[in-house]
Amino acid sequence: MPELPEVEVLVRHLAPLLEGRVIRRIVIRRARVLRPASVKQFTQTLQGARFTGLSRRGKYLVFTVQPRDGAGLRTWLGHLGMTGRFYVARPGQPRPKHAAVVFDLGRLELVYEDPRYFGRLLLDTAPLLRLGPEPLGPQFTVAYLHQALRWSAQPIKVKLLDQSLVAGIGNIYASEALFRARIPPQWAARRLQRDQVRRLWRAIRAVLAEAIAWGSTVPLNFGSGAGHGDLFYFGRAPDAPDYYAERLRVYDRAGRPCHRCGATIRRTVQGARSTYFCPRCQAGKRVDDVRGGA
DNA sequence: CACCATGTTCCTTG
DNA sequence: CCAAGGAACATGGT
Repeated sequence: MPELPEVEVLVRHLAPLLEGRVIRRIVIRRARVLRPASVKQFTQTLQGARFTGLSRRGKYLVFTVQPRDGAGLRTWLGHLGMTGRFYVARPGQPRPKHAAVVFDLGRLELVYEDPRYFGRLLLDTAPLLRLGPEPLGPQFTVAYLHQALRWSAQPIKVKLLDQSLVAGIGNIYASEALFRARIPPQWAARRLQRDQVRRLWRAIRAVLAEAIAWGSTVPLNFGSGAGHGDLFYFGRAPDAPDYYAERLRVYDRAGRPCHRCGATIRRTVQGARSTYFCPRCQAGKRVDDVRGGA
């Protein structure tokens, strides 16, 4: 479930549940998700430690703990890869087949599950240094984006996936943002005019903010029997009206009509990944902008 | 069986 | 040296 909005919603959900809890024991069923891949080091560092904070940076979960043996706070990271999930469950509950790591918190347990094992738990926080600004934060401005795209010949869609440019956009929201901004995904980044950069900037923020708002309506108690996380990308809010059954406007909609103009949505491959777009809305023609004709 | 999948890293090619 | 493209990672869904 992992792009910026999903991680953000997850962090908000987990933070109050973990705050203050002590890791009594760690059960590692798949050491391959650890970095360094040392069960011993991971266990020694975190066993007995107390959760003091959880936040997000890009697609990373940023955990802070107070180790048992004095010393200062320790920060470590979680990354969900393609299929990773964290959730809190009651001990003794049947565990999913691909539970990779389980943190015993006493009356609760924190489960990290990941069928493909692409996700990682990292004791090293260096990856954060390579991230660009938060798209919803103050550093991400129109001027910054314009400057960052200005010299690049890469397709704009590919550029949006570059985590050192801006952190947290993934394959789904890259397509969604470009559709919303009505920009052709195959355009070289440097071809965008300033008003198009502004539209894209706005679209990125709107798409991510809306996804966070939507995700906040979904129950995340995966482990406790009821809810399932598969609601997240393709489902709909419990109270959503029928005409808005689908939340994503273009992603995974190849061959179906554009919600805006009715043209057939197309799928292409860029950088070995699928891109979805409307050939009519995203033809790169002039578009009325708020300031366009003034 | 074939193809596709929310991500990142590593290797090859040009 | 750099950029671009592809494979690999591992499993499941359609």
